Amino acid sequence: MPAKKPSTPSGEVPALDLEHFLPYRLSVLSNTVSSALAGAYARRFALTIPQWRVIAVLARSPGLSAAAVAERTAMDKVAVSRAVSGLTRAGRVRRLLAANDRRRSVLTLTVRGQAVYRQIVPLARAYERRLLGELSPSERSQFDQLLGRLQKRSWLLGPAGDSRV
Amino acid sequence: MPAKKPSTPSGEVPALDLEHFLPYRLSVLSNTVSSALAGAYARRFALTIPQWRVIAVLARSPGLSAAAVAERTAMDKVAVSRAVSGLTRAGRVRRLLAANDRRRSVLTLTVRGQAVYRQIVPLARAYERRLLGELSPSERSQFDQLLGRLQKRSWLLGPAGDSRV
DNA sequence: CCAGGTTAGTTGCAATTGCAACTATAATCC
DNA sequence: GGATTATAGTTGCAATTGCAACTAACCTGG
Repeated sequence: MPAKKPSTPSGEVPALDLEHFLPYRLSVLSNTVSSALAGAYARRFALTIPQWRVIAVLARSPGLSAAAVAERTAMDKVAVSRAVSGLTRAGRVRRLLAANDRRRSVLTLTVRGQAVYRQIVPLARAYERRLLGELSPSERSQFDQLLGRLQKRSWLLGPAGDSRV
Repeated sequence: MPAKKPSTPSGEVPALDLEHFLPYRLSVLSNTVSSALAGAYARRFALTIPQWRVIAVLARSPGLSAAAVAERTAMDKVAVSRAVSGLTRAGRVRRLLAANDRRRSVLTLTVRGQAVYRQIVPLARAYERRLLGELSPSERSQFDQLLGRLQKRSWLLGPAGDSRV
């Protein structure tokens, strides 16, 4: 009599190879890419990745609060707080208090912060371009789109194995 | 007379938005997915991600050395060493010394280690399946293939901004 | 107008990680 | 075959991170 599922006779679970496991592959690629960039930022600008993210956001949206920056960078508020204090010490970010709500800070890049941004953007773009040079234009937009959908889905899923209410 | 490049008159660099920057997007997705899984492994099995990786590799390839495990998991040897020592303490991995080279260890899962593997695999697969449920079968294989190519390329590239010899 | 609750941001502490130095074993090459 | 170099793995220390507790400011209802 046949088993219900194609598992082996001894009840073994089908093998799982890390090389084909999506979470693993994402993690490896993301680490490779991030450390390549982190190395470059650190060597040339004494900048960490969290700091670079803060700068990138403030360059586009000056005057945000720390909480708003956290939201846009997907960092937690502690990471933002520390990144900002480092950047402030380095004279790259200016922090004021909001006139109407003195808990909230108003963050902007200083001239030096802007200069760092202008220097890094071409580097960051060049790296991205070399990486994406692997793909044809249509593959790129395909990849981009799929990545976005997976991101959205991963947000909805929450913790693994929680068949959530 | 037109400028050579479409940069703004004041020499500004074209804006870079984090949301469209591939390294950032990879990092966010990878973090979301990894912490969902890490939470589940920790809660249910008191297992870290490095430990899970070691188990996954040893389940498929018993008898590897620590260095070989490091290679296959893309972890560094220190991380493997610590993961293995945790697993050994927990009675999930057995470490022997190779007869012909007493520097090298020979790692295998104990029965308990195998049991953990058999319990986790379905969980891991279920999560992956729910995540990939977002994509059609052909999109999945497309994504998989593109991911692989980007991984290979990222290895070749090395540190950003190093126009390497 | 003040008591209780909420929000913004910081700080302290514990756990994780990464790198370099170290130990022990093996291989190489005069 | 003994000194030199290389490899496997561990350990110690410093830097990073994450979480919880904390401070300060604001808001709301009675």
